[in-house]
Amino acid sequence: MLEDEYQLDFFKNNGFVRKQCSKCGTFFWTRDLDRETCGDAPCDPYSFIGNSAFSREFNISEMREYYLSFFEARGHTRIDRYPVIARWRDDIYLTIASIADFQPFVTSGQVPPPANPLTISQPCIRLNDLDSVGRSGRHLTTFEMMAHHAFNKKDNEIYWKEHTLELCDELLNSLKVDPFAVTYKEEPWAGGGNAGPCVEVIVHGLELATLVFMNLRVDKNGDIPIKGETYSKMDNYIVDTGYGLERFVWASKGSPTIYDALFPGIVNELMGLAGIEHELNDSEYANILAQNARLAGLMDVSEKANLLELRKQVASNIGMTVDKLSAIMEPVEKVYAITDHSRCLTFMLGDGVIPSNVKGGYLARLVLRRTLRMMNDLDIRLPLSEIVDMHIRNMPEYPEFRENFPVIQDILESEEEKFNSTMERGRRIIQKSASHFKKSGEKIPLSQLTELYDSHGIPPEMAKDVASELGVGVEFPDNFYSIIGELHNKAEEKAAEEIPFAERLSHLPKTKRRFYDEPTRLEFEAVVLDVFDRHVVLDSTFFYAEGGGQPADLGTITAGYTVYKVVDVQVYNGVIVHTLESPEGEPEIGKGDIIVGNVDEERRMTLARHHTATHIVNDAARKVLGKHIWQAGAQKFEDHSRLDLSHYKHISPEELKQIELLANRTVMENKRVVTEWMPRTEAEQEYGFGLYQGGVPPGEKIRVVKVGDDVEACGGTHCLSTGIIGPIKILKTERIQDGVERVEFAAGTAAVRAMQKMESLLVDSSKTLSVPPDHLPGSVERFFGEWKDLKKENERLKEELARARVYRMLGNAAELSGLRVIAESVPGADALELQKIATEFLKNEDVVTLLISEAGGVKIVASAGKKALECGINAGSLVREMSKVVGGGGGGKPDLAMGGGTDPTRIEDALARGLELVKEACGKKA
RNA sequence: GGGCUCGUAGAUCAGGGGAAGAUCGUUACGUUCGCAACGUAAAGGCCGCGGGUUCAAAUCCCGCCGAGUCCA
Repeated sequence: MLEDEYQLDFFKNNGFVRKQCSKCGTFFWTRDLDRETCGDAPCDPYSFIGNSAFSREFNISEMREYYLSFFEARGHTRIDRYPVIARWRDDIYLTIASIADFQPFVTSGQVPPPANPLTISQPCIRLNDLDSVGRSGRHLTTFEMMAHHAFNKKDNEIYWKEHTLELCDELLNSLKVDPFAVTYKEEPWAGGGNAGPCVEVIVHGLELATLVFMNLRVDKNGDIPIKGETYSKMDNYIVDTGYGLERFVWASKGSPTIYDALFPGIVNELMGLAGIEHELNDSEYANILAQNARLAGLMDVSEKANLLELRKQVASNIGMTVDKLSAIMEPVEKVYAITDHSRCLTFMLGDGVIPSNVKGGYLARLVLRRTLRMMNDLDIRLPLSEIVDMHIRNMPEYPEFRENFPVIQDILESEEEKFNSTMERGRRIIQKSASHFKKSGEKIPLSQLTELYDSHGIPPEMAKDVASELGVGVEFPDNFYSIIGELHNKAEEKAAEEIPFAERLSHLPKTKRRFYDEPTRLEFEAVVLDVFDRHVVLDSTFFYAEGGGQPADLGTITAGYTVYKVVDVQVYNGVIVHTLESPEGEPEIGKGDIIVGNVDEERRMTLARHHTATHIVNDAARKVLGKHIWQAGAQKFEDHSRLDLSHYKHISPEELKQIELLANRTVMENKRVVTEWMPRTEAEQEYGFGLYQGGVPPGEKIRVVKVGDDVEACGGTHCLSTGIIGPIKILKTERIQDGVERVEFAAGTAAVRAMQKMESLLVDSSKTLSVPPDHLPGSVERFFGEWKDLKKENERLKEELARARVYRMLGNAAELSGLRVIAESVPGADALELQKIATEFLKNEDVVTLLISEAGGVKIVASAGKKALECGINAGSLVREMSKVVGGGGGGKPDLAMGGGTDPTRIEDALARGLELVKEACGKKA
């Protein structure tokens, strides 16, 4: 499999031999004729710890600069890093590799690269090995992938494998790496739909770089099998290298862990706060860390069992008990993890990720909460923002983070608050649950624990702590979190959206979209290229097809003397399909006909107003709320438009007013809306990724729309100047997710209509209260207050009335077997009133009441005093029987019950039935 | 995008078809030179909103709004 790919002249001409690793069986190239193993962990342990692999030490900035200028000097163009949140991609949330910057359009060949060849140091975030971070000594959530890329085409090759290897070897030589310590391991690579041969570069047991030669793509009919998929060759082939900046720094320093190499200042500070003496000069302590790191390099420590094994080995090597070693290592590992995680948050928040409970934001919250939990464990009482501040101070090459710091601080503060209240709530829930199980003397069952975690975010470790305080046992299996995973593992794949008539459309040329050239023209002639069902494809059109959150234009198409209504317009791979309303089957239009199209002006203008207004509101929100505001979605309608914004708290009414005002100012300034087609890369370099607020359009050239200060890649129809929009009225805000606020507004006539509607709501309401609208709030408040008072008064009076009736009724009571029986109809009394009377009677032990009224059908209430109960009388069954008579049902407790029915004409019958039953019951007793 | 949980007094929550409750807080009174503490009493509820089922809904069903949480 791909073996021939590695037979390079570079190896042959430089004294390399190909060997097979005696331990793992992998093939590798080395200059060391005696070498048996591939050099990689776990076959070979680290041999650089305490023994720098380079001629000198480098810090992060120095190393990055060394690398980039090295490749610059060798014909590569240095380009700026991309954000860690992959806004230009819809398949991943985070930038996980330097090549991710160029997927999918550059790697597929659709769009030229910003430079070729190029070099970059791309910050990446990977959360796959969260549990190993801190423990293994080498895992990081955030790292910079230094890279050089060459994008080759069949007819234009920049360079390929030979030169890539040469460059790598030259780089290592320039750093004075022992040539015999370098191995190049053969390792086919596959990922993200592409694959190719790959060489891993290993120095002293540490993989420093991966050189990928991407020349394959997934293809069901391909003839090259790799890792269970088949691939075929691509016309364009790409040099995709990745050099781990942090690993280079670590190798240069030879410190026990990568964390000590990267941010000694922060590590020391946090160790101090956690009360740990982190003395790397203390040879015994340094020895523990070094042993730990070397052995951890050989295994996967994310699993508990492996971690325990690691502890055992290290403990026996240094002659210490496992418990004592764990007590030393655990806090240290947590400090390392906190240091790493807080750096990850610095990048995420600095690049505008808003913590949330969905999507990319959830990843930020996940990292954030892990960090806070560990800080809690170590009793580090420090706002997280201060640790982030340390990182920002450490990274002057990222001035944008300093600039965003006030917002970052604000976000972290509110997240810490949220976390604390969640933990507080969690504590109470566990206490409740624990006391429930304490009664029965059971342990808290697993099902309860999974629910606590799933629904309330309570980790089982915390449940254990809290429950044990109450003396309730908690046990959960090691694979707890994978059980959770199972719970959610409902494989459901949604079928890829199928393009209708794909076959037919594939033979048609892309429709010329003339509305871009002549935005105001609405009537046009065009040639029919194809007709099927009720769909018409033209050579060119002025109809805007649905896209970018803007609905399609409607209107008419006239063929000969027949006018057809256009009811929908969609675009499939550049071919615009007009759907006609045609009650009598297929329209009488043929290929080659010339038709006249008319676009509905009113609709076009309304949608254009809403579209341009969307850009303006977005920009206003950014100005009022901060630079972290991004469009997270948008949709235009005829009567309103909605815009989803990433924001970490609610937009206050005050802020909303400011946004509205600012938006309307931009309208009144009547600025020209400028649209221009630009090469993608050029536009990106000039305006940044803010361009892609509304999504990423494909293609080499993109349409850039400038509205005031707002610049976006946008294919929609717009007003020619902002003044045409007319008024913008914000209608409401809504939080559609944690971290995403939806703003709804109307523009132009729609705004006027919306304001009129609101006005009539006011006018109608104030008419009802006979007050002018100004007095509405005061009056409503007064009325509501009075209503509450009256309600209370009413209830009090009913009670009083009930008492009064009781006295009167007691006089009418019939004597029956030593009981006083009251059977009366109380005209006009509602259920509550009857109940109050009956309740009052309950004070007399010897009284049985049967009360009935015709309010809302028939209501019946019965009560039985203590003595009557002893007699065997049951109010519940009395009411049930009586209710049957009036066509209903009822029930209640033996001493007090209610019911009713729907037939008021039989009230007397029901009473009679009740009396009868009372007599029966008494009779039995007698 | 999918799953789960929760909206009841100012706060925290119980109740889960037949009389709206507890604790804390608030107010008043008592005790005190005064405060805290204590004692007594009271005020404070559209039981998130809108439909439906039922004689009867805070309670059951549906929809909406709001909050929380897990997963991708």
